[in-house]
Amino acid sequence: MLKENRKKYHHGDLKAALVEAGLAELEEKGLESVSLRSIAARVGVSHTAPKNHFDGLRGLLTAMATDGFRRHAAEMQRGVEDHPPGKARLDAACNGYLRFALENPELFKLMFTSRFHLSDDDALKQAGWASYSVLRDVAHGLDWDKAGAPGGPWRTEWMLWSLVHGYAMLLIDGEIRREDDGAPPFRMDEIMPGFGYFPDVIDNRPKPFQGQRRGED
Amino acid sequence: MLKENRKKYHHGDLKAALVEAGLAELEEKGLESVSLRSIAARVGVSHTAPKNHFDGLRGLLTAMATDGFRRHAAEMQRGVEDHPPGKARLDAACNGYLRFALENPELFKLMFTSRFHLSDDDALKQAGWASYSVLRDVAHGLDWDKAGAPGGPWRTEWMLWSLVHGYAMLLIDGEIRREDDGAPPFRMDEIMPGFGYFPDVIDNRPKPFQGQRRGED
DNA sequence: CCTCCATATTTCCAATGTAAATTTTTCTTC
DNA sequence: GAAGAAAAATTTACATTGGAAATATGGAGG
Repeated sequence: MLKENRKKYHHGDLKAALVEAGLAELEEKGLESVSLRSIAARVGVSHTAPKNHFDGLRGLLTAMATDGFRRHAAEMQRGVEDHPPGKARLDAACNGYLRFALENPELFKLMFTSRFHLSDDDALKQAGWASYSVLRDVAHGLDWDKAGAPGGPWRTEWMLWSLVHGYAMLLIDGEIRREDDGAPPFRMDEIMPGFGYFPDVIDNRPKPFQGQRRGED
Repeated sequence: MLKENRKKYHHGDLKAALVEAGLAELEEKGLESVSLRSIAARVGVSHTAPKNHFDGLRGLLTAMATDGFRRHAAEMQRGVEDHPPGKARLDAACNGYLRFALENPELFKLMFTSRFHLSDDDALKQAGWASYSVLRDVAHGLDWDKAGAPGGPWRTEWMLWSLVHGYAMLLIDGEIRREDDGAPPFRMDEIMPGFGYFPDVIDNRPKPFQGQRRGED
């Protein structure tokens, strides 16, 4: 029972404070320089204090990545609701995806680098799936994803996801050079292909695809 | 003056041996576990010996990434030469891209993670560009990249690159689950969109890609 | 007030990357 | 060929890191 909304045991809500401090350190110093000790020092506790709340450094990074996925989803959702289903909504979601990645590059890389976190963490998986679902739902409203499309819905989703994710990654890593003001050279709607299918694929339809499961549920 | 074809100073060609050992350590233990000391130990020299040949750990990783880009290019080029320009050649190049990524996941991640290497290294930049050029050249032979395509050649290249790269990344990170035998759920030619352009983009353009939108019009 | 227990600290340790000084081997020059 | 110069590699040392173990702290419930 908390007497105030802040003070609890010794520090207060150290768990949340560590995640917040970790995110700040992350964008300030970069993924290579975040350390348990620097994060703990920022909060003002000893470097072993996080042990009571997280499973080591990777546990803390996992919580940070989970928070990242939630923000990521929110960033996509932001523009989605303003547009009716269709191309405009797709663009809005993709722009959100890209915007988040470019504004939080270190966090974005952390989210998608399994070596830094505990990939089988339940909260992380759930947040990751929720984030992906925003994109997925938008894609399902498009005409090139109508029932009967070869490969089923997974193919369309992953095609779209791969494109957006790859574009974000290449921009973050500097493989594709950005404009002087930091903007990508092409907007999402400019770099979005029609996502139609090559004639030979259409002709051979229906193709049997079966292995289309992801995290499930 | 080398008395034999390899023996030079004390060890011989330590520089190449370190790169080779580093690549072995990389795929065996993963990117998080490679260390200067473990690589040096594998070669049988002290942990400070690499200092004479590389600029610290990042220098060594840079050399490894450079080697990775060369192999990457070779893997793409392998299938390209067997096919005439067109969709088949595109598939071959993309399959090479993907195959390399899935067979050398740790090296692939190293290549595209600027924080681990010295991004402004000349050899690295050149090898990276050479690798990209394989994909670029193939893309330029396609009909949806003919002169007049909106956005110019860069747009087409980056659209294609983003898709392949994103698919590879999502597979490596486990975001898109692979088959039990390790194969991706969709082959490259299955997940390749027509890369035509959305109507609102192409309507005022001379060269739309025919058959881009499946079944509807 | 007193005990319990989650929380946090202190202390310690192995591993890492890097720098400096030193030793060993090879090359160059006479 | 010998001596000195240069290159290569080792030894030693150090600051940082993540983590383990033992200890101290302070609020909750009796």
